[in-house]
Amino acid sequence: MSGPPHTRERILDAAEALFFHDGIAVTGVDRVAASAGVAIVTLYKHFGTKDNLLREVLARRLEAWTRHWDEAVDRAGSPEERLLAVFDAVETFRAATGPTQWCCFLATASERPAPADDRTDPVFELIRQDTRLVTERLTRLASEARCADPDAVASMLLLLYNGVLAGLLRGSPANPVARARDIARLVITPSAPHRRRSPSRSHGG
Amino acid sequence: MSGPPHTRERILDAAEALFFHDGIAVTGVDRVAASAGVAIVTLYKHFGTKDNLLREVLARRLEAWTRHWDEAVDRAGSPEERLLAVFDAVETFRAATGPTQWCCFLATASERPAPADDRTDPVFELIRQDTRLVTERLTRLASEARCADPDAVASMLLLLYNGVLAGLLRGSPANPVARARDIARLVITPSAPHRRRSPSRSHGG
DNA sequence: GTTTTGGTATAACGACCGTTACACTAGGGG
DNA sequence: CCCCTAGTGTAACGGTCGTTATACCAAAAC
Repeated sequence: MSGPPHTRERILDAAEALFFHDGIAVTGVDRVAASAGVAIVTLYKHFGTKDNLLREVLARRLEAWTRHWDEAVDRAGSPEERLLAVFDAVETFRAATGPTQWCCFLATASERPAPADDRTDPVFELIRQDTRLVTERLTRLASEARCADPDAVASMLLLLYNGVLAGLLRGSPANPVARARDIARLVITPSAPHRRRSPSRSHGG
Repeated sequence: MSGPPHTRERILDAAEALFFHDGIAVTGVDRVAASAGVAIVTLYKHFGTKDNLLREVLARRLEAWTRHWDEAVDRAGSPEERLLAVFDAVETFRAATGPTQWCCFLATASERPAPADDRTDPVFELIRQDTRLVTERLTRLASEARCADPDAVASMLLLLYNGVLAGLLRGSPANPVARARDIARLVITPSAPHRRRSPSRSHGG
């Protein structure tokens, strides 16, 4: 415990902070190493490749987010509050971790070419894994909250979740988490105040 | 007007497509020029700098989006539909323009360092301009739709707007526009739920 | 006391990037 | 005619990037 205080973790911390505050492509490996107080060679001994470093950063981040969200759910009282806990978790997770601009996974997706190697690229697989995780958990929590249509509620909450994250990047609206909670309460009402029964407008495809 | 078929526009088209499909930093100027069928020197004669090219791409995009949104609003019938038209405009605007991953302004913000030169950087100014434009228009449309609190409605719709855009990047939920419309209808309930009169069209359509 | 482990410093490589200089061509208008 | 405009091709510049090779060092392990 006393020797090198987790060199690997320090590199991951520095990479996470720089990648998602300044941008991945614009951040050189040398800057990551310097920020971690580590030689470039050490970084390559540990991760071998910048892309692999990014991969491990995202994997660690996904696990941390999962754990953090779980704790927020456990702290909540009612099933409804457990469903809404995702929004508070976003806020506290950002406060607990570094100053990232917004969602690391969406930032990675936005910066990356979206080519044909979608299936084989492990980074894109991480992003899909994040989406899958959020969707499944929201569906489960909506089901436990006795929502009429858990899948529909989950997809609406996922849209609000996306809106909160993009709102953090845009800097607007102010306090997107509180706004999302307000809207979410309208959405998850078990007995929906149906204004009209027509499900939705026609859409292509 | 008749000689070279709008060389400048072709460069802007190519830059917009490549920047926001593959990423800005990862797209070299040579690839933009090649995609436009233009020599690199010509590109630099027109724009002088990659950053300046990005600036003009964003400026043009902002103007096109404004016009497109306006037309969608004009096509809508009721004041409520005029307020909701923003979501349909997103979909048709994407269909009309190139295959961008998602919002060009947010993609630029995500990829860029968010440093201290925030006030002087014209690119960040474009991004803020986009946010200002969307916010003000939503507020005005909410006011015209006789919403009780137009500012609150506008900020909620901005969150949904952000959610749609990020949803396009994430690829989930499916059909975020339809989802956002469903949620928006719950949000924009006017002071009284009376929809007594069918809207009068000010012009033929 | 040598080997192993984990880290460091320096330097270089090939590739690509944004940018510019130079010399050239084709067309249009005075 | 000459000049101006708009665009082309080639080639290079300085810089940065991701990555690797080489040699070195300290402490722990056997």
